[in-house]
Amino acid sequence: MSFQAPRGTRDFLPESMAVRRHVEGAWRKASIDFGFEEVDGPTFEHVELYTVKSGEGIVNELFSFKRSGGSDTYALRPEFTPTLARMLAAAGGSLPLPVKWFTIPTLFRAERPQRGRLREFVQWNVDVVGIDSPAADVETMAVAAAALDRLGLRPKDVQLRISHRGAVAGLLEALGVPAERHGAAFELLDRRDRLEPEEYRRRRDALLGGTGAGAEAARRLDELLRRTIPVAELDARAGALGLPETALEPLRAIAAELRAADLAPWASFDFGIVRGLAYYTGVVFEIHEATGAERAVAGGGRYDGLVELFGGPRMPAVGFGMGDVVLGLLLEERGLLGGEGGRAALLPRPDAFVISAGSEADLRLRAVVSELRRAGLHARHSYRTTRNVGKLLGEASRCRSRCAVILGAELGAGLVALKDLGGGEQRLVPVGDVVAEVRRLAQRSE
RNA sequence: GAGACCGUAGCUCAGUUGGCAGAGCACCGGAUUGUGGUUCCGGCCGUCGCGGGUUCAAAUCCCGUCGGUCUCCCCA
Repeated sequence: MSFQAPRGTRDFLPESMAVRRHVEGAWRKASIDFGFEEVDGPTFEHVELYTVKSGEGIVNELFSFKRSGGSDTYALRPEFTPTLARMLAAAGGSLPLPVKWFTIPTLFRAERPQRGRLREFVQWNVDVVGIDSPAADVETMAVAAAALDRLGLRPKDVQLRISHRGAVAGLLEALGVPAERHGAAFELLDRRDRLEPEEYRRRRDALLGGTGAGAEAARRLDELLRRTIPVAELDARAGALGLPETALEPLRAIAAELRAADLAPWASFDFGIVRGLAYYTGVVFEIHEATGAERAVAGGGRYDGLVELFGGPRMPAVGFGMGDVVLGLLLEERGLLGGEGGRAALLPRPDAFVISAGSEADLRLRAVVSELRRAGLHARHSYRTTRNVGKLLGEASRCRSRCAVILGAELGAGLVALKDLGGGEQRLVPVGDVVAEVRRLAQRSE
């Protein structure tokens, strides 16, 4: 009998677990620095929580189940937003606004795994609830950028691509597309890169057909979709691109906030960013590898109607999700996971590795290790039987211990050898000073 | 849900027209019974993913299945 892990899941051995904690640490640190508080909810919910927002079709993408003998159907959470909306709706008006929450849940989706997509993954969610302003929109983008920056990614590596439902609607109006065709237009914007050029042109012309200025409108639409607009160039290029004031106004407000947050180099406007506009109501954004090579690293936007949909008061809200899978691929590819030491460099480093060099020293080894641990230091020792100090020092340096404490013949005089494994210097210290000396060495090599 | 490629030691992989399952790395021991990443010597390491079929003989060919990778679909 042999067992394999279920399709699309991962085992986290120490090195991959260290990578995961490294990423989660950057997420958590950025969240807290920006004033967000951590929350969580159940790992499974009533399946209806997901069908309310996304329709019955979503059931095929869920891991759902009934308790044996029970009648309720549950589903492992495929996203956190419905849980968040449920929590906010349940709290009603009792929470002081704005609510600034973040969470790092494990999510489950019953999809066929492929590059950048698994069936179980970790996703960082950040939301600002209760404020409808470009400042709140940009604050969520800023916290995302801060986490990526902390992980070593720069604007040359990742780019925020921003669109706005209101702005795109204004643009479509200006092109002569009536409101009832905006849904089809959004789908076309979303799929433009995946359609054959001919198919794109056919659908575009059908969309713009009967507007009189069809050819001119098509040219302007293509021009707008062809390239992204850097934040700094929005005003300069607005005229040439034929952006109407209704589209420009919300983008200008976001651009001003991006500049204020020093995020202009990270961001550009891109009307091809559509996402699930079914419930997004304002700004929408994605974070992509700079050349667009991978699937989106993060995605989010404003969803002012969602809390109301789950039975709460109407609350403006903006937020995003960032998964660990695509981000992990990107960090790996850029050599940002532990640097030259590889992933092992992300593992916790022992402060001291205690070595016994004789049978009388064996009796003291556990006491010294215990004393170091009681003092809050990371102390290890070998489980091997060899007395070969060279081999034991090898073991100490392989686990990247900051120093080695060698217990030997000098114990008779109340002394132990303390070796700095970084520089190699070694000296005798009184056994009673070991904790203080190890702590001093460890702090110096931080 | 549909398709393509892949699965051999802990890891990376080789294995020719079907003919005794291999290498490097890693690991363990020794050289060196008290000083670390080098070197040398030695050792350990297999359900060739799993099941079935063809054959005197299958890691190799065929069928099925599980898993991985990638694409379509979808992407909250």
